[in-house]
Amino acid sequence: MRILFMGTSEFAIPTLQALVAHKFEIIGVVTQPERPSGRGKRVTPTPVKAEGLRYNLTVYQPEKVRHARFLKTLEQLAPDIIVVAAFGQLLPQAMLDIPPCGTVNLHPSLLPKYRGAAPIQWTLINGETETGVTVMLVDAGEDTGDIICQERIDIGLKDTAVTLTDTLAHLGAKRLVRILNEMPPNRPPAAVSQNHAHATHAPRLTKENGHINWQQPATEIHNLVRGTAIWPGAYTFLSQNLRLKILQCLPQPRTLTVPPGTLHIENRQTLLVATGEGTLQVLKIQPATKKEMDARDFINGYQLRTGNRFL
RNA sequence: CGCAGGGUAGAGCAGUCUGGUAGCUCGUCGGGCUCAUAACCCGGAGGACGUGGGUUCAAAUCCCACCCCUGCAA
Repeated sequence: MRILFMGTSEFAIPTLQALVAHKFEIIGVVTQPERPSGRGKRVTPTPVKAEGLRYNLTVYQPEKVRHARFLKTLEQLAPDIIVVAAFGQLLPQAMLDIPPCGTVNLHPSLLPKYRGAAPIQWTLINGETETGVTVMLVDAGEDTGDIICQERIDIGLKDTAVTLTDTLAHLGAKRLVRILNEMPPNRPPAAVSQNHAHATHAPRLTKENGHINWQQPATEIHNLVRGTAIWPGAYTFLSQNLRLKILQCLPQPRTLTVPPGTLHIENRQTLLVATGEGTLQVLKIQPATKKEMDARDFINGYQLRTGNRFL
């Protein structure tokens, strides 16, 4: 079976690796073109491109997959099936019509919930206690296609976007391999349509999504820290120009009778912040232009005292 | 050639503008106090101030080059 793989980010890697490990015939890898990025405007390969080249696979990087030129390339490649994971562009119907066995996508949520670009992040931000992966047939909509199978898992209090992405990527890779192994010949696998009435949307995060509002309950701020861990990070300000990312924290049940955002320091090493409801203990923090550090180092180096405030 | 901050003791930072004995909060080691401590008191060890060159009587500090780290932006 001739498989064309499409993916871009880290999330797609375990699936690509699994396909290689199970000796599927991968006729090519499609990933987004790399663009000048990072400090100094450097150009870095997408994770999928780097991995694809490592396996000596042919890598395609069309500017837009819907452009006629790429569709033509695709026809010549004549894949039996297209496997998609975190690719980053919507696929046009003209493209979906090409592979006889269809186009399957791995999505890190329990569809129809959390359709869109940032399902894992929003799942955490909203404080969900369970999530999962969905393997589905791609249609022209955004994550609206028929569901082939799903697998749910519990979300732990220590889970962040980083750990969940890793867990779901591996879980999904296994599922996908099983589906490919059980494929009927020359037609798409069986699937059932989504209950569109229950759909929710998880749009790409913006930088502003990471801005901490200390009026919120400690648990919600904690969820924000977990959900924005990959990007943009949950941030606040110590002064007008000192921006800080809260990297790790823990909600505490006790209540401080001071305005939200006020710091309470115990024994020069425990950093508590008053919130709208409950208290947030900050464990790891990163001041702008500095490396990640423990709360204790932050307190010592920045000479913090009870009564200082996060803005 | 995107914008910016940084590299000083094991950690986090000040000192650099205005050159003149290496500092702060911790940690660590030793001692003391206490029923007790992540508490408190006393004392000690621990630094080629990122690297190389230059200016100077004198450089962490001023000048030049390079290496490394990070935030923003994408």
